[in-house]
Amino acid sequence: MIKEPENLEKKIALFSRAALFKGLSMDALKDLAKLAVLKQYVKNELVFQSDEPCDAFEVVEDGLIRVSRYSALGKRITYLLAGPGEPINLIGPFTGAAREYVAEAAQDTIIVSIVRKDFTQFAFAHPQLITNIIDILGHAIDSSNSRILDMLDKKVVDRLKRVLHTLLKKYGPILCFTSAELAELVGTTTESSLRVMADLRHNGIIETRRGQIEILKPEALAGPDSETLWF
Amino acid sequence: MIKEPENLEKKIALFSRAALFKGLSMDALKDLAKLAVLKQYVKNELVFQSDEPCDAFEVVEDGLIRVSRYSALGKRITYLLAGPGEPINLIGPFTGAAREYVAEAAQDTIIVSIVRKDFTQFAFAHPQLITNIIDILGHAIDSSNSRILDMLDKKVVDRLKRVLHTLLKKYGPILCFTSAELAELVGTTTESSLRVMADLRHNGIIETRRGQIEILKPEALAGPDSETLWF
DNA sequence: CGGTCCCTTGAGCCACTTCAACTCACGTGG
DNA sequence: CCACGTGAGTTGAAGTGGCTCAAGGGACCG
Repeated sequence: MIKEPENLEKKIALFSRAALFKGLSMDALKDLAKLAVLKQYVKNELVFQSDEPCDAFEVVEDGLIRVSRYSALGKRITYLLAGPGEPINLIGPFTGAAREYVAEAAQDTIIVSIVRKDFTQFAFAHPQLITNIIDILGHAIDSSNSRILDMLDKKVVDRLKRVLHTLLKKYGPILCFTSAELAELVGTTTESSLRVMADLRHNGIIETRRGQIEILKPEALAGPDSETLWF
Repeated sequence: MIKEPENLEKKIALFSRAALFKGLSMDALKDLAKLAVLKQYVKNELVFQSDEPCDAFEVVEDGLIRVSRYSALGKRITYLLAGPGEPINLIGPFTGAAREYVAEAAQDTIIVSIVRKDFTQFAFAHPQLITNIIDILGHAIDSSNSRILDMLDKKVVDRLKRVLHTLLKKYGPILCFTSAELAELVGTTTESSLRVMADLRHNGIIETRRGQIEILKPEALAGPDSETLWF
């Protein structure tokens, strides 16, 4: 990780576009931006590690960060994919405690970082931000609970369709993910996800290239309950 | 549901014991208690319903509330069991939005209720409370994500042991739950949980009576990673 | 004394995981 | 430039955990 040259305007622009900061005044965002530092990560670089205490709040400026967790047997699930404007650690800054998650760059990525105490102090002074944070945490909880329900009574095909549908909404019809990465979002094995992908391809719903998926028939992905997940 | 006669002392006592309010001054708790109302629910009565907007913050005073969610196929998972001092809706008061959860009384229960706006106003004035709330939401997220991981690479036996272990820590060795209720915590069918319970019984780890489970060998429940869930 | 809820057990099935083997694409370093 | 290694994709075959369906017994309640 290396530090980027400072650029206040860039940070303010980012904050004003981010859903997390919706409802805050420009003045407030400017104050916050002054506290922020830019950091650069290359693909696959670790942003933070499991069991590492939290000392900064981080928002993606550009790129993509994957936040995931490992099981005892070494399996991994991804529970958050944060793109520009999205925070990768909302809990840590408040508790300061270490957590079980690993964050790594899915692409070359630039991150905006604010020292923990600075961020919480700012947050406590802006109730709207607190509300936004709690709202986002609510979505995270709902999404995880949805995934549990899905694992109870949906087949892998349907779960994968739901994941693709969610990714489509967020990133458009061309997705740069490997089947292994998808499997971690679906909660299955690489082989299974590969097999299902082959089915979808034969049905003309998607096309695949190495490390890339193109969705041809978005309408075939939305199930009866077209609720999307939240990554 | 009927309203209970008011009792300020009772409410203050409850708040001062609750983990949620840890770190707040007695004066603050007294102010908050003045805003609170007691409500009584009989077993199986609904406290709130799915898709119902949130207009009050609620803490269990006495009894037990089960918060759960239904799948499209009518299956149910329980994701929270709230006993005395525990809140049943931390998100709703801040967003006001309707959510997908159902809360019902697992026993006859008394609840302390505070009008939404009163509660959020109080919360914004007390950073420590905000921190506590976010901390609890973090545990909820971690717990849900643990359950997802467990469903990937643990057998029903192990998941059920973990659930029993968690319940043991929270409620002691005598648990008043049916196997169907257990199944909803484990994420499996009633039949499977019943079968596993039979195994544990044959191994002398538990004893069962109608609607009641007694844990005889707690040490047999803690797996290699004795991490408990969070209900 | 009928109804309802809880418990129990059996048998069958099937979606997934697991293990394994092989191809293809890509980049790197000799 | 070729050789090699690694990571992605592909496919087959085998095994199985636990879900489903089914059927019955026992406890508690009105």
